[in-house]
Amino acid sequence: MENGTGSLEDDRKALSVTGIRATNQRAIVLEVISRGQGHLDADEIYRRARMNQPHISLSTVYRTLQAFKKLGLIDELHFDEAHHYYEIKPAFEHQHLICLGCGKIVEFECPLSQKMKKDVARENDFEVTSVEVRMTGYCPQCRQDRT
Amino acid sequence: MENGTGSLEDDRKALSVTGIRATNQRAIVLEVISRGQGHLDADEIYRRARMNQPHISLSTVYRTLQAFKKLGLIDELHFDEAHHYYEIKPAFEHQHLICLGCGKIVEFECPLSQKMKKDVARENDFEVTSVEVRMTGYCPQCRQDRT
DNA sequence: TTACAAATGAGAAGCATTAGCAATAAGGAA
DNA sequence: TTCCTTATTGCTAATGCTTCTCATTTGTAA
Ligand SMILES: [Mn+2]
Ligand SMILES: [Mn+2]
Ligand SMILES: [Zn+2]
Ligand SMILES: [Zn+2]
Repeated sequence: MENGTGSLEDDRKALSVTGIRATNQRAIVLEVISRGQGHLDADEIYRRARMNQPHISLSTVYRTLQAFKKLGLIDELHFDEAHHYYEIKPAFEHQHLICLGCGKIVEFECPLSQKMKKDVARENDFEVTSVEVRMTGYCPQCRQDRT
Repeated sequence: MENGTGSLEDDRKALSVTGIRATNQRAIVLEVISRGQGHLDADEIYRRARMNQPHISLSTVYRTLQAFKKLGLIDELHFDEAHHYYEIKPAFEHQHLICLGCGKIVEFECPLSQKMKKDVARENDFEVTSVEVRMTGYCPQCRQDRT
């Protein structure tokens, strides 16, 4: 009946475990973020969620994003200063490289960041909770088009 | 006559060199950012600028910030997602460590970031134009208060 | 099935930033 | 110095993302 992809049911279960109520809206938002190759903003998530659930409201999307963030299900990224982007909390830590020409985002692993983290923590007597490395530049194609 | 601190005159000269018109508003904004220990947002710059020039408008502050950024006189930073912060383009490259408890910002140098930059550029065939490292955590005092 | 708190939808509100436009002032030419 | 041209300003309204409000609906544990 309800478009049984099965995956949505998995999402509901994942939500139940966390202790918050497993609503359709939340299951769909989680599904959209999981499928989408990461790096979706609130409005894009809203647009995709409406395909499954035309009446979902943008407010709910925002609220859900906040809830997921607090639960640690997703990460919030700030590539530009106008939007937030969201991705499923990744299994392996990674950083982002953004093309200023076309907006393409490349993920890369960064083993050095762990060393940096330790160094900085020690030198400043801080407890460091997160390290974010953001690089910008131009991808091969955009570099060519520029000249 | 006009509150001759001398420094403002220096600012005007610095502006003339760049080719844009050296207005009082621009000189004062540059002065405020130079004096302020970096990391001021638009509204704080506006508040401080008004001490010297009560009629300066917030729009002008924003426009000036954009102009300075384009000229490379200042850097724009995104510590939290709600504001931009500005600092004079620093002589030595540095990164930022932000206390989630009290908001304190510590600057640190990061020689490793240059190596990271080269590695990432090579591996992804990108021309990398900027590397930003942002760490968050808790300073000694806030760590204590937390428990 | 019932009861109650949690979550939703719709719209208004908030807030940093930008745009539009008439008035002003900077800087080069005369 | 004075004049002209045009960049820049101040004011206000608009924009765009995000959060808030509140009446209504829904999930969940008895
Ligand atoms: Mn990613
Ligand atoms: Mn700094
Ligand atoms: Zn590109
Ligand atoms: Zn602190």
